[in-house]
Amino acid sequence: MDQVTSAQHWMAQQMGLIIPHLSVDCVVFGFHENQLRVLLLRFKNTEVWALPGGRVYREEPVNTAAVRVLEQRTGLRGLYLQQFHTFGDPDRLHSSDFQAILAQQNIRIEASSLLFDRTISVGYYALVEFAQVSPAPDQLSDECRWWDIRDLPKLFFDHNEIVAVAVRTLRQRLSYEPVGLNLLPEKFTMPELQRLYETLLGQPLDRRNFQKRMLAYDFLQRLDERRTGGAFKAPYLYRFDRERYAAVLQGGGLAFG
Amino acid sequence: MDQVTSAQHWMAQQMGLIIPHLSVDCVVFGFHENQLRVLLLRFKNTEVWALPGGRVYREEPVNTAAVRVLEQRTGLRGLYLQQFHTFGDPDRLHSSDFQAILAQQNIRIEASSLLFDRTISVGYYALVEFAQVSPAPDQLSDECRWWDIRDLPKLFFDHNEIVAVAVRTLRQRLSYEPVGLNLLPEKFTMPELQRLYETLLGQPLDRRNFQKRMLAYDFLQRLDERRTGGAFKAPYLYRFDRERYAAVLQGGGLAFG
DNA sequence: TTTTCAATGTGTATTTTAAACACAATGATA
DNA sequence: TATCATTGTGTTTAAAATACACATTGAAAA
Repeated sequence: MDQVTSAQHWMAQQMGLIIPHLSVDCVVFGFHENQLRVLLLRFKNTEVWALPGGRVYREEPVNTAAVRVLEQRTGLRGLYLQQFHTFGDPDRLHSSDFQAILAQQNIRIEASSLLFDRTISVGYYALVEFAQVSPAPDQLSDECRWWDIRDLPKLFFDHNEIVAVAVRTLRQRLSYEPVGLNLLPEKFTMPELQRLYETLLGQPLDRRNFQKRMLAYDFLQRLDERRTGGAFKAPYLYRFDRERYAAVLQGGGLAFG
Repeated sequence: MDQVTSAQHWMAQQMGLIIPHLSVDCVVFGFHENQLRVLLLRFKNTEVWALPGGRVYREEPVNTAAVRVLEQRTGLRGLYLQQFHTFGDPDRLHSSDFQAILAQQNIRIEASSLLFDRTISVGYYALVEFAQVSPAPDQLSDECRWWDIRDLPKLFFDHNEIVAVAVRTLRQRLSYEPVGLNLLPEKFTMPELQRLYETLLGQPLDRRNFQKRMLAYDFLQRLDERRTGGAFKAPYLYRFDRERYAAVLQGGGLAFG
């Protein structure tokens, strides 16, 4: 089976299995070297970058589709994943862009006419531990890697807007939920946590007040261990105590920011 | 054309015009007699109540579909309307419920097989001025009226959950945006505003502190008029100054709650 | 070995914000 | 005209956020 027929066959098979006009797109956030990053895919034989996304199977919950896409792209299960917005404008797909890509995939336009149709996309964002992820391209892409959020290229279709909305949502949530902790490894230092918050909020924070407030929430557990090896004084390691966090939520309010 | 053929014809025509497997559902909030209310429809010849909703046309933005549905149901344009969540579980539609309804509509099951298919619904909530709304049933319903949020019947499919998520979202937003003002008439008194907040937050608030804080936000304009006619001392009328609100947002933060 | 130094760990004073609280004024009703 | 439930306003107190300073650490340099 040559490449063209193979691609056609794959796509034709997909058509019957999926819900038409619907897709999921995932904004995968990671934190590395004090910068917020997102995972992007580069389409085969092109310089076009896009969010990891995919179709929803006929009998599959939309959330599950997002989980599936993410597992394929990151190798991770059980990610922190949140639906944040659905993008439903008819002009969000520009078929000229799309045709260029499909041509490179050696896929016949007629065979994929349904893919040209208008698509409504449910947007999810995931928070992952950077070091745990093994970026893996899919059938349609050559490359999968992290991009600094401040330096994204022009993305496929409206994916720049999707990222922007995801970032805005993440910042808002940060004000009343410790979402940021999902971006750090299990053990982390207070300065690391602070730098994450500073990056997300886009402003410097007072070291002493930050620590005071974080500890006041009473869901961080200080370990006896310290982060050794780094230059200068070794900071303590902390762990996010999810059980205690649940207890704090039960017992009333919680306010970050 | 008898009723059966007419309904079949209408539905067949709809099939070609709409995007399959996709719908919008609207939670229309109103405030009356110190209670939060939602607009519900009762299906023809049944006691089944449901949210106003509808299909999305092939070339229509999803947001526009929601606006269109709302205009038909409330007679209002330019409503405060927010997308809040997309409901995409395959088992959210129970075809047994659905069949009972369709039978009452005298619609042949075969003719509407696509309608039985799994449907992903984009949820919107609208905030409207109660007195301005003229509830109007659609082709499939006999009745359209307000229901107290605390006393809803068992609704169609997963509409109870949709309402619950909408209420939760509304309460959260109230903490950092004066959404509540969209539920009041143009001119309102401070006690009226306070009762709205108390209802939405589900707790009593101190009258003097409430007024102090609201006025501190600096987007309420006190008029010389007073609400006369009521028993006892006549309270001042206020107006929400949207221009000043925009200015306040520009100039930095804003925190309700 | 000792010194250096950039970063961490901790505490207190100050300001700002939210919460608690009390009395005078009003205007329809009795 | 007396009543009274409600409105209008200010002050006092507590809590939370902010500003700020010095001792400690541990690798690296001298």
